[in-house]
Amino acid sequence: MAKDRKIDMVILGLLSHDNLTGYDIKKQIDGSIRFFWKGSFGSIYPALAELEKQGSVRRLKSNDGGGREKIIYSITSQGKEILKAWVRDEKASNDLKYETLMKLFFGGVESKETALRNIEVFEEQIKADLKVLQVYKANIEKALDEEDHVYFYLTILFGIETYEAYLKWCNKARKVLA
Amino acid sequence: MAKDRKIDMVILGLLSHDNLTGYDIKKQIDGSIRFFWKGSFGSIYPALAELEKQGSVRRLKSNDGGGREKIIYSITSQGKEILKAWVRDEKASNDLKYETLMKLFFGGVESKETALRNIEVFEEQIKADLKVLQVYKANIEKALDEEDHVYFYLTILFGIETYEAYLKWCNKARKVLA
DNA sequence: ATAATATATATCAAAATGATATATCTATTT
DNA sequence: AAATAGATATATCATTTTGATATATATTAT
Repeated sequence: MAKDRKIDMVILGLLSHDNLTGYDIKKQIDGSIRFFWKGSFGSIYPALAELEKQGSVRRLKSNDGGGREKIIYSITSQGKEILKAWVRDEKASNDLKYETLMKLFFGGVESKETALRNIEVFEEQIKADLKVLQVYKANIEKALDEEDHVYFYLTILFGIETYEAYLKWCNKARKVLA
Repeated sequence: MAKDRKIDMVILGLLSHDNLTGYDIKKQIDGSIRFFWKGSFGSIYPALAELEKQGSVRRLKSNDGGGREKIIYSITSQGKEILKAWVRDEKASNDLKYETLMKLFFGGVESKETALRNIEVFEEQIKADLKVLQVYKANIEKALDEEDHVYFYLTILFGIETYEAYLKWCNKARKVLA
């Protein structure tokens, strides 16, 4: 692998919008980008330390004295250059790991009812996520004049489009199994 | 994490259909299930060794003597039980890591042309994959009477449904950016 | 006042990736 | 017949990521 830490780009990307703590970064991943990416604390904090060491992010403020420990990071011009180079680079790995589908693929070892139940669980999750996405969409459509929002909007549209396809598939799958 | 190796289930699942070598397993992952899962040699071979040690798979035949080294594995009844228990278990993690989308999400740091180019690259890949899926679909529809094929068929339908949604999104995205 | 939850950083074993090394077998070209 | 290229086959390794856990403070609800 060697020097291809995707989490670095997530961090630099989010910091290009705002100054954030590691915790903030996690929250934003779980919020706005979770429909196409995810990341854990275990990768965020070590990555932040490395990015600081290499000069791509800067420690803006940290409560060393009293109060709660809290480190706010900002992106440096070097970090911004790295981010831009990555955006310009055409190659991109798009991987999905759908355990539901895998359970279904090997569904032959169990009953049809089990397969249907797995589809149902999947469907419920997607429906819940779709509702969240639709709220996001409605909110962002009020603020589409700002350029950065357009890109956010596109990823929301992606989420909605794919999740609706999943729901369509759930219905088809039920019919095929019946 | 501790004791939650997903690759084990991929291996047990594939072995529940056929006796296979590690290399065969990789080929099947890259072939039939790559639209919702992927796996590398680096996880397959160590997992096979562990599964054998715990008695979930059995070494069927290995050319220890002359000729090329080749180890064919088969699933044991214990392995089948583990596989069934996993299929019955409702919880499933469905994660996607779409670098294209991430590049688009942070597209604001670069030009609109870059964003459009990233969409184009994504679209080309999806179109190529969709063609493969359609061939799979046509072939399997001739053999849908066998029960196991139905589950394979469902995953193909999933692939087609989602990939068509991706293409629809590509068109929408272009319009939004224009 | 106290309990529960959210904020915040950090670390770790286990798992997975992607690359590389090694070697044999098969098909094609010269 | 020899050489070359590509497919088959196993194995290992550093790097990256996950998911869990530990620790501690701040905020909110009871």
